[in-house]
Amino acid sequence: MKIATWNVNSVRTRQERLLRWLEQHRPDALCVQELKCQDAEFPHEAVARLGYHVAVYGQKTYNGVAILGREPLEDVVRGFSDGAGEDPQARLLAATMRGVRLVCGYFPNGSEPDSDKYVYKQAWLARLMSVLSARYAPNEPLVLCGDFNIAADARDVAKEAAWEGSVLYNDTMRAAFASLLRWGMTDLFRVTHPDGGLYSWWDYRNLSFPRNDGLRIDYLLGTAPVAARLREALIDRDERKGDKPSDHAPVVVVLDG
DNA sequence: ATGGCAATGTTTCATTGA
Repeated sequence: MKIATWNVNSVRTRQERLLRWLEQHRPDALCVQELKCQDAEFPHEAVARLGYHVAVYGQKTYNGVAILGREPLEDVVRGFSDGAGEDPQARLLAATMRGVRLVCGYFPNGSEPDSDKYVYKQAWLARLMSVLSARYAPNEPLVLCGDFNIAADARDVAKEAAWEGSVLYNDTMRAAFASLLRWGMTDLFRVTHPDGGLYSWWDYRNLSFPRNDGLRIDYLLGTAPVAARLREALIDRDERKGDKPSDHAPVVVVLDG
């Protein structure tokens, strides 16, 4: 079973790349972030023609997430759905396929350390943690994936000194990421690639991609039943090349069975 | 040390992203 995550940075701008990528890689499930469109504007027909079912939680201009699956998506849940009032930003979507609970997240960026957006990011992370622990158990097959907007450790940052203390890479964010692992999940890509220097995002500016000046901020975390099935993981950095790429590359895991 | 790029709508700039 092949599961992937990709922040496409506008699904309408990236439609042709998305379709080509699906055809070439044929994932069983793909979690997509930053649709930047409402549900009705998602390219439903084109994706269906490739044989994918889709669950969409869209939003105009910003955010928006989707899950594409080669089999029907069951028990779709949009947002936190925790009874505390819905997040006005469409960042979280969950569905089950082939017995695996897929949780697709576009975690907040946070802007600047002293900003309201960073306060929102911290609250969002806390709410995610409580929803995870209240609704799921670490012995169930679950994948939490997406654009985390957190670099987990020094291996995930090309220029560590430049990023230390930023909203993407600081003690608080590293602790939040670690708490997800401590609850009972494994960073699947890291299992098969223990060395640093492999990134999932490169700034459009300053020749960051050819210089490999990047960050690894896109992850697939799996509970133990998922991690036990891990066969391989990769970041498709070729997708970052060429005309009009997303600034994020797709991340892929392959599970036995 | 600074800004660099890209997408969107409020469009000929401002906002946001990371």
